[in-house]
Amino acid sequence: MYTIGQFSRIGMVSSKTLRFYDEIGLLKPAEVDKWNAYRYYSGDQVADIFLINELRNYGFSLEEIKELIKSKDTKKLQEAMNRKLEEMAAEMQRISDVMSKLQGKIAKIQKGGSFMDINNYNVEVKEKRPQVIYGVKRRINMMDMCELINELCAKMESNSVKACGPMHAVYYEKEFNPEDTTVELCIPIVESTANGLGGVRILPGGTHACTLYNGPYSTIGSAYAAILKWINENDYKVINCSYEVYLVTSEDTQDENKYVTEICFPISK
Amino acid sequence: MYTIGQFSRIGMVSSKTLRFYDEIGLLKPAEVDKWNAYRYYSGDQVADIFLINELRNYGFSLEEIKELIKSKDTKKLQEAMNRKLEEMAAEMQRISDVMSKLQGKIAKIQKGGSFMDINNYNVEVKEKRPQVIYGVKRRINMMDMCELINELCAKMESNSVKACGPMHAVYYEKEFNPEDTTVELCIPIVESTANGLGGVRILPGGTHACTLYNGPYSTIGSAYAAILKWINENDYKVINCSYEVYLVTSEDTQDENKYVTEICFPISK
DNA sequence: CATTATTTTCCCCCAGCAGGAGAAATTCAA
DNA sequence: TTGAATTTCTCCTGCTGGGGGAAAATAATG
Repeated sequence: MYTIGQFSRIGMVSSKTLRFYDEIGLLKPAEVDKWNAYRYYSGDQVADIFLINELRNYGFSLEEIKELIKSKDTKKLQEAMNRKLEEMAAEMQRISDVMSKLQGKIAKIQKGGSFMDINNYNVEVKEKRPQVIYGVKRRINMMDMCELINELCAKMESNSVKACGPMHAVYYEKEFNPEDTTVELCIPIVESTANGLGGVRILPGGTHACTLYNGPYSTIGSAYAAILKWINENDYKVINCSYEVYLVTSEDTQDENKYVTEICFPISK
Repeated sequence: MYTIGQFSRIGMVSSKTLRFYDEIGLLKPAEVDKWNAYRYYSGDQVADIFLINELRNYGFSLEEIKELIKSKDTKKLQEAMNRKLEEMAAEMQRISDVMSKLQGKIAKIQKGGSFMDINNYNVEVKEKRPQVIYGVKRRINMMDMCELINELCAKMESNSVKACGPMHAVYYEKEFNPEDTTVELCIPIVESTANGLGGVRILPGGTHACTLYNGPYSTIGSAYAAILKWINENDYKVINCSYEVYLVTSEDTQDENKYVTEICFPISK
């Protein structure tokens, strides 16, 4: 039996941390004195605290560790470790992406560009005609957009639907949250192939405020800012969901900076 | 002037977040109605929120963004961006290190090893003789140990001190915290070169519980666990700071797994 | 005038602890 | 046995970047 102080020295963690682990049920002392509430840890628990430390070093959360310890299953442990490896690889990828974007920005600034330029978008009023579209509507994380694209393509293939225009994405959420938003990915189709198919509807026509955006999707926000500002300043109102039309995409170019996207807001005075 | 809802759609952030930014002083609305406390944002502030979003995408914390926006200094911004790049590179390195450790562990387990084995250390009682040591004592982050080593080497060189044994590290803290611990890095020296030198003292001799640990420093904790368990079970008491003796180090091998370290605890019954 | 939409404040929640207050208990030495 | 020092206890706040939800006030719309 060790007191909390002794055990904290053995386990190389602070006694604060041990109390916390007790509180969250990760590592309860083997015995708690009824009179003074002192915590006492058994010799067996040394292995536990070291397992906890090691898993923490590998990046597991306390919650995950709790599960792993509870199940005491070597196979699950191995699975979890492999999963953690994948997570870390993904994280590396993410950081690397951010780094390259940041590097791009630094280069751009050094070539004399200013940091932000939201005011040179050209907003146009367009009368759009209604379109028959075929699509899938989901609540997703924007990171998973690729999967949605693949899904739509697969469905088109299997139902032999023929596209007659570029892909659109309709955003249903007013407060846009990239990690959980309702989006309808769709494509204009030739009416003749639409017979009795699910997922077909009409994208309403009417007056739209539209602007073109050129660049990677990660910074498309500035175009939204510009167009919404314009709508506000010109006393229009948004009367329906906005959508994006993907004019130049990864299908057409390797360079994200060459992507072209049209943003459309259905409006009225 | 935009209401919080309009501005949140323009800025692609929730109104919650805008209230939060107001609260922490990152982005205060241009105007707050005196009667109903409604927040109103000006057109200029669209650029601000987009700058905030972009910097957040680049991994800056809100605190950092606050500083950058306050100073409005392009040079500082560029410096900060370069610094952030370095930070991200360091983070990538860290993750990569953890990944390789985890991979090593997975391989080890698959070769049939169990996950933890703290019980096969051989703890010995040794009578050690007092040693004259020359060292530097600091409160440091364990990550910066290399710098301390270099410092000691430099001092030895400039004072022409001659070592007569392997390096030691004495740990003064009871509650070991790898990010802030008081450590004395030292080396046994020949008495004759110690005349009038600072940083020289005697490392007391006496009874010690010692064990050898083989492997990288990151998992040395298990050896401490074993030795402390042994001390406890054999009714000894720790009577002074413990220290590590670096028998096989990076000077001798490229493979961390071949490092050998002796851990010594001064004890008495 | 009634209904709906928007905004306000207020409070609790997440991880993973750190730091400190104040009190009670234990241990050590004289 | 007494006093002092140490250990431990519980309870509270704080960090980051907000999310979730409730109740109440206000605005906009028909």
